[in-house]
Amino acid sequence: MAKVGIRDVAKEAGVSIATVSYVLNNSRNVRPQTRERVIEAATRLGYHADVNARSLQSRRSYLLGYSWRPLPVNVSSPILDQFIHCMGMAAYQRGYHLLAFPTPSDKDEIQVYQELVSSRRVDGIVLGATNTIDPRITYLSTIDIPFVAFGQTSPEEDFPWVDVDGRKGVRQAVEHLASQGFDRIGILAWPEGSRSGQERLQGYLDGIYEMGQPVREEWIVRVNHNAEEGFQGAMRIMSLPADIRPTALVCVSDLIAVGAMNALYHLGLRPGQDVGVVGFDDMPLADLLVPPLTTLRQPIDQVATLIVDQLMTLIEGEEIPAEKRQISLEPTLVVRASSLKQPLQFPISSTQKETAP
Amino acid sequence: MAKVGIRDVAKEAGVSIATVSYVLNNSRNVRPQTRERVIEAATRLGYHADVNARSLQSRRSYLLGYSWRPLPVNVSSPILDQFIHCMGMAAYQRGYHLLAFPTPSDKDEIQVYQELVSSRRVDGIVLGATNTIDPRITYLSTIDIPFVAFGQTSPEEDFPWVDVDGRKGVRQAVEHLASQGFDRIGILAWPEGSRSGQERLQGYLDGIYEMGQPVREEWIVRVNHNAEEGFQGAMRIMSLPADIRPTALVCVSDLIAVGAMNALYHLGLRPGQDVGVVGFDDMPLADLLVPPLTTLRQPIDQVATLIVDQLMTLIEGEEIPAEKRQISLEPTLVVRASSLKQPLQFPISSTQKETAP
DNA sequence: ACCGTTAAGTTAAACGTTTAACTTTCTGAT
DNA sequence: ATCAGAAAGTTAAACGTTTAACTTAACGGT
Repeated sequence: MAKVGIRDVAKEAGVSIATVSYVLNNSRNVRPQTRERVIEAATRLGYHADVNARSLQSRRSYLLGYSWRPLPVNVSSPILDQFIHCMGMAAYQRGYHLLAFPTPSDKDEIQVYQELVSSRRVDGIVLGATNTIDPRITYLSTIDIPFVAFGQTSPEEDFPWVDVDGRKGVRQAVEHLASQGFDRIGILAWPEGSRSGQERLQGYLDGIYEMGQPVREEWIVRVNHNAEEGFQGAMRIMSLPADIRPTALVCVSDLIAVGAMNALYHLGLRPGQDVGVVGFDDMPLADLLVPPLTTLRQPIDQVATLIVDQLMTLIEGEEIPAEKRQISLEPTLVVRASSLKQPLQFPISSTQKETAP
Repeated sequence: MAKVGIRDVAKEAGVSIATVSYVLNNSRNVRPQTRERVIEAATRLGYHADVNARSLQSRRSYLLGYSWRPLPVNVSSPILDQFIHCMGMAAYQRGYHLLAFPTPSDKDEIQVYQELVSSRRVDGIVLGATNTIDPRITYLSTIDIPFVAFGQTSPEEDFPWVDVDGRKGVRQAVEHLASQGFDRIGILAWPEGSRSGQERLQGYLDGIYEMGQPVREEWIVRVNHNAEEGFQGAMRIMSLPADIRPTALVCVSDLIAVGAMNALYHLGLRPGQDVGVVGFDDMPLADLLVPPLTTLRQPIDQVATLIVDQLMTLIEGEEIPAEKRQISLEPTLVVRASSLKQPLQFPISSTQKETAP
């Protein structure tokens, strides 16, 4: 069975191909009766316009490109699949699809983007977790291609993004720990130079300030984004003399929190009961750790929808309204046992509850 | 700057557009000197053929479709991102890209596939984790579109797939547990009706048989693919009278293993030291659990490469050689503390070692 | 020197749509 | 009844490639 084209539909409905096109895109008035006939013919034949022909004509690929940096081994990207899924959905609702391409090695990174744009493969690009100065952004800004980033970089660079407000989130975490009676709160932060790391740290400082405490340098330890360093960082911070040793740890990522909890066990301390722990990301499994991890959940689906919205606006050739161009969303604190002094509840018993205010 | 097209290159090089095309696709002999000139012009102008025009002409989209079923909440798809990444790479090396589309609700699932094919959006389709009879397979078989599945269904259905041999894997796990001195091994299996579940169970039976033991019905508990049920299943199995209670548990997935380990803690038993536990998947974080989880790792990158290979063959209009049409790969046993009787080593200390024979 | 054959280039016709520009038909105000 | 103007439909020209078919140049064997 040969592929059914617009001509077949036209013949079937007894009209010209232009009319078929007008009906199907409803881009012009057509007599209701004719329209009816065309639609009927199209559905009967199971016609769908060849997207390649349409792309050629309209100079649009109806494709959104999304690339993410390959995950270092053992560093799961807790939200990647969720994010792709949401973006795919959002795109689909607008007649678009998602082109997922792995970021190649830094060397030919730009080249791949160039090719993607210059061959008209994609109409717009979503930039995954950017949080540091990024050559891609500089490049994409110079050429004329719509793009939106998940995450901002430095304040000087001006481009459309959607981000999650780590500062507010961490501040919330600190407040929560304080309200649970943890009075000495330390933080495992990222190394300097990371935008979102700096933000989250700032949230910690906000929280401490609000508690009316002075900031203690010894309670701030910087580690990279993996569990191993979380372990070591926690070991370091918890080896302070007993009288100034923190009673709770805020971690800038769940992965770090996992390492930290391991360190606590190693020192004979029980996360939750003895030392409060909060993470960031709400990765899958966060609720299955022992104890289940209190953490900040990012509103991924919202992020995805907003990004696609912005992108569509740009693709239509319009400007994004100023108030929508750079959006900061708040994460949600998901309270689990790791930040409560109550004795350890086993996580998987069906009676367990979670609260996300 | 207007987009540079093949005409621009032709003019720049002083030849006709046909020659440019011939050079760039090297589909016909061209005098070396001319070819040189064309290539030089093309790179200088930064020319990349408009993929939409090319698609229209060649009736190929150079796109591979991949859809996966949306993840139930809290069920991470441990390998999804890895898989997408590997597939994207493999596709790219062959001049292809990956179209990631979320599987819609069952209702209009088929319809979406229809549209995808009928609008020539994709040249081929990769079917994600199929392990039960799947309407998509039936549909895709009837229409004429290349597709390859990751995972087989029932033996009657004949289509190209790549799978991971769960039977061999689980058997290996049983042997390993036995070699560590665990002599009473139970299994948390999936409900009946799942192809891969049945396979993994068979691997368990193989292992028990090899140990020279009879199979005990009480040691086989069926649960769904989540931690909660893993917890309950383990509670059930471990509540057997002390003299016939298993000393080790094989779990058909890491998620179930996580639940099981929680149950063991709940019962005052230490995973590893008291009761051996093995999972399946090597999800991210498997090595960060307490204790780190022994598990079976799927060779995702190989799977991806093979699938793309098969797909490309089909797209070229050729037959897949019989011996490559249905490929079963072996998983690798990754031994960590959860299956060793040694006292618990804390996982994150930098001295820790993993063995993957 | 001639001619057949091959190599190297060119021309022009697709590919399947969208849409501007044109023609025909209908409508209703005078 | 007439006619302007709108509505409905059609024709044909793009969109930017690939590639079959054709032209011209080059080559070598007799």
